[in-house]
Amino acid sequence: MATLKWRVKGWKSSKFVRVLQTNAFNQTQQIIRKTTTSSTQIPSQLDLPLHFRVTNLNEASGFYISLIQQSKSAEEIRKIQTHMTNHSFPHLRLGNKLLDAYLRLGSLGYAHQLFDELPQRHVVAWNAMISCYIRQRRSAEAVSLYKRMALEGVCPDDFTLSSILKAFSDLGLVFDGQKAHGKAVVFGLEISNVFVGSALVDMYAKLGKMRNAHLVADRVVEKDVVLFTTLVVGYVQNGEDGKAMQAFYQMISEGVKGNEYTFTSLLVSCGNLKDLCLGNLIHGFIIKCGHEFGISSQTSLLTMYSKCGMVDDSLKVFEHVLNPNLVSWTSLIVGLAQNGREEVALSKFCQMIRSSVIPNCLTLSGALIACSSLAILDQGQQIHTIILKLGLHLDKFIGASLIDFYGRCGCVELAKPVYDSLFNRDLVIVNTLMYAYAQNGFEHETLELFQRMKAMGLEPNDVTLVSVLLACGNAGLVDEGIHIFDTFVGKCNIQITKEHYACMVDIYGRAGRLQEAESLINEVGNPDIVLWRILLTACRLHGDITMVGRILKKVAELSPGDEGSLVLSSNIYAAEGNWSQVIGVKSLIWGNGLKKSPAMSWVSIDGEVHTFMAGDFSHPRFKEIDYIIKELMKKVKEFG
DNA sequence: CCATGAATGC
Repeated sequence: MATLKWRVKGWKSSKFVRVLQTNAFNQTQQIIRKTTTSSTQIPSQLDLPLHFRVTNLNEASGFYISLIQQSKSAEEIRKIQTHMTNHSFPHLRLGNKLLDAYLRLGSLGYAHQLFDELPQRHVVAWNAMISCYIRQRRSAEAVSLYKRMALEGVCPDDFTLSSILKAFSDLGLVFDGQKAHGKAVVFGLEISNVFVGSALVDMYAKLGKMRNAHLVADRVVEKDVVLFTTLVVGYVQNGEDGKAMQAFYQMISEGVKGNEYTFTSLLVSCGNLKDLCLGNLIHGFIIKCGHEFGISSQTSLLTMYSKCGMVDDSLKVFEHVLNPNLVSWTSLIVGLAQNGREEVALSKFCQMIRSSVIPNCLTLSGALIACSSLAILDQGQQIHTIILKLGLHLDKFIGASLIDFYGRCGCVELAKPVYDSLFNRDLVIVNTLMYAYAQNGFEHETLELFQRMKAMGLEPNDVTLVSVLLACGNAGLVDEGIHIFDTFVGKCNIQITKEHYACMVDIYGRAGRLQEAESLINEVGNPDIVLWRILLTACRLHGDITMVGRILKKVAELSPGDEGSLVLSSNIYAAEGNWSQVIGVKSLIWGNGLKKSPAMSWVSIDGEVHTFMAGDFSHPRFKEIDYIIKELMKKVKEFG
């Protein structure tokens, strides 16, 4: 026995109702007296005729519908369904309603059972099933239903099309999408129905066909916010931020007002373009339209400000967020970590934990980035513990962040187990470990991993190349480095950056092949100043002063009075005893009013930070430290 | 009776 609470609007206990009972073959009327209404004991086989006197089909349908709508569980719906079936109640509309109720309560099993039992599956029933699968991102099942529907001779309508298109873009089924588009055109829905129009725009955008998306959008007769926003989002996600702004402009010039969705997408563009001016403009629009206290607007605003390098403005926006959620905390923490405000990022991370917001993969990788930059092992390990507790250690972003973090802290032995624990080692994961090896002087391991990449079915990219060249430089493998570099330069999918040139200059330079290093820099269009500094370092290493003057001239063209190069040059001249040149360079330094900014290093021991500066002897244990350093230097010299 | 768009990362 189960209790089903009924509270049906407008029904009184004394009222008599007629339910017209029909089945597929004959229609008979039964007059049933209704005895109770407000709360009724229902046998497991719900037996409505005991309680009802039915006179009118519409009223009975309405009663069933009310029952269905008020049901809180699939079991209740099931009883109503059983009752309807027992009394051969007409199914067409109510069947759809039942189906919809099952789907909303997440009971796909019952829904499917009912769907298969329906004597005639109306297009609405198909739509309800398809849209449910779409909502659950089960695109393949949605598509197979759509195809089955065609086989059963049911024609898709505007609802069907507006749902199913998402599945096509999700699965990359361009051809099916185009066929559906064809149907939309034939039915005239492409231009007359904004739902279909928006869905088409969305599909083409997700398939990367922005030209088609924009063409469809232009054809829709009554354009609304959603249509335009879909278009804007499409441009943003395809990296065409300028076009996104143009679409927005088209939108406001057609008199359509933006909403929070529109502004959040536009702000992503401003961030990508690093266009603070545009960002401020959108900020103005947001205030004007009254969305400034919407949490998504605020989050997007603070992200935009961090991407434009204005972290203080991000912090200001964050202060106005009433109840920061996971996303707003995460955006703030990541923004701070990426803008050199690692300490603040970590303190915000702690605040977030204290306000009992549970971090996710993004938050944790942001916090790890902060720990990486600061190279603080213990705090990062605490975060590692949180990651393990939350069971997020297999996430590839987290994995990469952890490997990178341990690499930067100099603990390759801790990075390797993280790598080993990951199942899917994609290019990024392998690159991260390779870089961890390369920067810690594990040349052999770096190159071995590079060799193994091909067997893993991974195509090396520009990041891989940096690690490989770094390793070759450290291992003194000059010819090997040059060979690998040359084979990569030919490949079209690899962008050679200043980082690679820096590695190559270093490789040549360390090997004493200074001429080749110099001509390589000269080959680079618009060379970075760092390249010349690396060459200067190589000149110092080999005690070669012949090209120092030439280099200084080049540097002066690029960046007059670059203190780093000048200081390096004067050191080279000094080491070779060429004092007149030393004075020449020093006078340049003094003449430009340059001052070498003090170099500082620091180390954190038991939570206390010890800082050291050149010429600073104030540390309480300076003598011990100085002695140990001298001993270490002796040993280093012994080993060459 | 059934359908539209978003903010955070290696």
